[in-house]
Amino acid sequence: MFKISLPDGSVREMPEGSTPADVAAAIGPGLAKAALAARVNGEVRDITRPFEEDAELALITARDERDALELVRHDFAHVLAEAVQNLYPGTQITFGPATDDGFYYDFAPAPGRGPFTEEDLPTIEEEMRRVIGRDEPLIREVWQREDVRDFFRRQGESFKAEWVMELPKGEPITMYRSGKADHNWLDLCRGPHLASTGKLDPQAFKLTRVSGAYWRGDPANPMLSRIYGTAWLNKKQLAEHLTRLEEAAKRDHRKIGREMDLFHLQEEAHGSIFWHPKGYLIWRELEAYMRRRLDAGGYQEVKTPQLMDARQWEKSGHWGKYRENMFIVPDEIPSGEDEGPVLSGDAQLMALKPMNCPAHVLIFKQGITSYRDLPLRMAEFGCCHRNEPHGALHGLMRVRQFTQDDAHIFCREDQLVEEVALFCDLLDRVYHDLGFDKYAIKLALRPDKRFGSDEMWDWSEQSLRDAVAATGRNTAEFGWEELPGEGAFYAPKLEFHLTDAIGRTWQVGTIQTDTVLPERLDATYVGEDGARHRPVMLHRAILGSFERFIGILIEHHAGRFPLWLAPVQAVVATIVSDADGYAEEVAAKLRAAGLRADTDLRNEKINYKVREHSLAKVPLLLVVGKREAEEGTVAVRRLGSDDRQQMMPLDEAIATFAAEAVPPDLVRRPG
RNA sequence: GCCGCUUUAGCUCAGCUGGUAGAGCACAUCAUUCGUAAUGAUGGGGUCACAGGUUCGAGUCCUGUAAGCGGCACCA
Repeated sequence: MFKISLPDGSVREMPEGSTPADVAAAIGPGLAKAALAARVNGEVRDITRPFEEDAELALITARDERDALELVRHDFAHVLAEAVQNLYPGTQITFGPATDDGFYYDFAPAPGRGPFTEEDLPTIEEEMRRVIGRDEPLIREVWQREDVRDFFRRQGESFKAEWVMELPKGEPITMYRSGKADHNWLDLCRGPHLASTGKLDPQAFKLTRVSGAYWRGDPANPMLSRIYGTAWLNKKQLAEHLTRLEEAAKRDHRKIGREMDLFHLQEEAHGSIFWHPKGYLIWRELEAYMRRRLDAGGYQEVKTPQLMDARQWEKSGHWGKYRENMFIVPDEIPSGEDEGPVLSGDAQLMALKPMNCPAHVLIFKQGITSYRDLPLRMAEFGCCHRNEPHGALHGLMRVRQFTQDDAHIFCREDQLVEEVALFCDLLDRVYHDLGFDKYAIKLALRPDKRFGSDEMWDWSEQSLRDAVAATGRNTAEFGWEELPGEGAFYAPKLEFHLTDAIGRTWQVGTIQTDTVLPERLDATYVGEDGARHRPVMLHRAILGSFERFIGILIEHHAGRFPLWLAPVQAVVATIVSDADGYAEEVAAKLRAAGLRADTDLRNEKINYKVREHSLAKVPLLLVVGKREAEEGTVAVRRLGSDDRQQMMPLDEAIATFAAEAVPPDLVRRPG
């Protein structure tokens, strides 16, 4: 007999060979039906896996949503694999994990069949529902490694056969058998799984897309065909999720950018942005704001060359590692003859800067720097070019020309922790000003391929840890965690991840402790002792790039910018043409008060104008008709406000809006 | 760069098995002066991404190129 302790403190005696399912049945039929899996001594296990000793047991039901979703999604992946092999014999199975909203499974299509396409998905969904409908038991079996390999070899499953031989020693190798006597399907899987496929809700999943994916994530390996699905505990959750996806699609920055006439992209300059007047107004407001914050933070702004001799990039170490992503420009005047050679072949090579750091070091090296000058904070809104892999480009989020809010802080080792902590505070201020309440901080640690000694890395990583601790932000509230292997090749980095209005996260800010580049480019300062010393260089950005950050702002606000950032802050719309003169006067006064205001005097109904400016996401709509013109008032309609309108005397309206439109760093707080 | 899909008017899209291009919105003109999310009429607008090929005939079929989209990989 085993003693099984339950969460309520009670203990049940169960005979050997009994399972958590038996315990559930003993407690009651309702629980037996609801139980999906079991937590045995803290480990999630199959509900039908027998106890091996006395144990603490907690039964997992749909109420334990996190565990239940993970289990269910993993099962859906399993069902997907079985369905695909039923439909398309000869397809090899590989991997199929749960994801944040569902699951995927990677297949190697049968020879001659080619990858799966979206058109295959309905058929596969149907077959999955049949597998679920058959309510096939999922049975865990422990196998010998070689037996698994031989089994899969016989099936022609080379990927699984390869994989099983590399599983860590010491863990039991488990196979899951699904189906009944007449139909058997086996998969190598650590589990756990639900007791049977019938535990899944056949209406709670949807196959969403197909894609290619490299076997084990390595481009040197074959490309597999991946099928993605989203999966939930029930139909209602699935419907809610699909609605969330639609909402996210509505705030897509590319769509809103077109609708609000902010920017466009076109083939002739793919990966670079054409900013339209309204989009560039947002940029200018954001840049002006950042410049004020940096000025107040003791930064000095500089501007450095777009083109530099390739040899400079060799010295910095970027040429060797990133040349294929740099735009190379020959320093040569091409032949004026139409037939003449464009390049002589021995032209001096130059490169468009992919980053600003080496140029900042070159400024630092001009003259002699004393320890008294440190820390020296050098900022640049630096326009950089990187020839990104074409498949990576994405709207404003990943582009080939971008402007970083870059800065480099040259400091002494003993100043480093304080400088990093100051940066964290500045960044915190900026994110809150820009409407983000929540962000996470991660520490990316040394990668396998790197410059510099282990001692240097130990020290750099520890300084960043200490600095975050000094600001008290190394907590769960800030999602603090360390990411092994994620650092840059020359430095560990702190990453700052924003959470937007619909819960997505975006890595934007960063700060990196670099001792390699000052060494390579021989930057020095004169210390108190009169000797030359090596400064530490902090690379840091708060927004990352203006392009991407504005993309994030668009999606975060769904185009409804806070007043100070809105490209058009107010439109004065007339009801009758008799009010035209008054409308012009109102607009002129708004502009005189520093607001970006347009008039709409068109011969259209007010309904039409209200609709149009609402869709254009103009924050303030000032409606004027005969009445307002006579009384010197405006009828104010605020975007997204429930109150239809508010009558205000003109002077009061202007004073109110002018105060509301002040950027957050310029707001005068009372007292 | 890799896998799949897509590319028709400024935008969103329709165009069946090949027979020579359509809608709504937008734009222009006219009428309408109408108090809070679309007033009506008329009109202009397309080398069907680009380059080849098959065919009596190609938006439609085939090949290549480019860009876009969804992923993978990459992201100093």
